[in-house]
Amino acid sequence: MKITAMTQSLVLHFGEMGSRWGLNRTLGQMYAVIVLTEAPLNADQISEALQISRSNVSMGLKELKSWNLIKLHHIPGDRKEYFSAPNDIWEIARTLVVERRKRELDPTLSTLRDALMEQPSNESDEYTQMRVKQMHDLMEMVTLWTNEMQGMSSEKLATLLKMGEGISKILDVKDKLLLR
Amino acid sequence: MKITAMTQSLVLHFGEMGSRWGLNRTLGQMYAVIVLTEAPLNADQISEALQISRSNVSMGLKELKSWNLIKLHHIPGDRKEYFSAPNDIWEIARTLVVERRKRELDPTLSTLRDALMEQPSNESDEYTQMRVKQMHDLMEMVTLWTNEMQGMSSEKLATLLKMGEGISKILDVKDKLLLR
DNA sequence: TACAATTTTCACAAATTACTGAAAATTCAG
DNA sequence: CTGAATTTTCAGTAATTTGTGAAAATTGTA
Repeated sequence: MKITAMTQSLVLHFGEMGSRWGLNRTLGQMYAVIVLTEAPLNADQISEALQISRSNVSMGLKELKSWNLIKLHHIPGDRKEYFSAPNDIWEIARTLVVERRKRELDPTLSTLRDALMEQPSNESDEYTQMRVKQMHDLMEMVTLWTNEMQGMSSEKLATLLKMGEGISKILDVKDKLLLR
Repeated sequence: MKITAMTQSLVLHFGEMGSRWGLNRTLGQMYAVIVLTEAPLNADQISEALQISRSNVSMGLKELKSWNLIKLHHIPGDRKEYFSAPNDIWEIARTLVVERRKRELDPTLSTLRDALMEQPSNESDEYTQMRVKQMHDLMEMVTLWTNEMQGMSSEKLATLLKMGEGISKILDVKDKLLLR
């Protein structure tokens, strides 16, 4: 499959960003071409579009599956598997947030909890535990939020995010509001 | 400088997580030991605590500086430079959010804007631009939020984050509220 | 069930990234 | 201004990560 110049340049950019996003170059490129193309693509098309080996595509797809980022399609009379991204960009964003949290926060949260269970053996450890507690509490709050986010509809999420500076004002009158 | 067993295990964990956080192992370890130790540390102490070369510490400190994650101290009568992390964990979080945004979102936002300026040459490009627009708008909203976050005090941020599921309820009555 | 189409795995190679020691540059007390 | 202390740079090497082709495994149809 050949891709347009516009898609090509976007794919290259997402490849460069891929590594900053906890993926890698190829994964970034693969997801870009899948997201930016209307029709679902099969592995050979991706391989050709990005000029990477078929086996690399297979490994990439495996990883994208583990991120829950792609949907699987079958075309009648064709044995190949076809892949697409969700149409709703908010769904993609929600998935990214929760999957990153799983990989970036959850393991640390567990380690921090373990450290809090230990008996501090001296005052240095006491300071350390105080810091650990701060980090733990913060990360737990972030986890709560990402969970909250999972349950929100795309519309609601968009509304919330659009509020921007409004959120600050809302907070100022929160107490009054919650008395209702 | 020797570190306690508790700090040691936390340092190792943060080293492993470092790469997932867009840093690398050494940077994760370095920041962990700085955050978890009460007194500011000099480069030699970090080098000894983590068993890494002095030059590696120098490069790591340079990068932590570029992330605005460390504060510089001088001790009277000592020519060495000493480094510490902010006492306020929320300040660290705010900094991490804005610096990650700079690295992970800003360049993409600019690329997406460029793609939107181009004239679509066929209907495939039209679909692509539609997707680009969705991504662009979402990322712009996230940027707005991170900016908002920068201006918020730690107390306010903590209040907001603690709301958890409350945020959803607030949204339901937002319109009434904003009429004030 | 048999077999061709398709996907996945994996050992090795290629590419990238991180680390070190030595040398250069900078800093600052006297 | 000098020189010792300290920090930074950088070329080379080590370690890690990523990509490939060939072979194995799986799938689905006839």
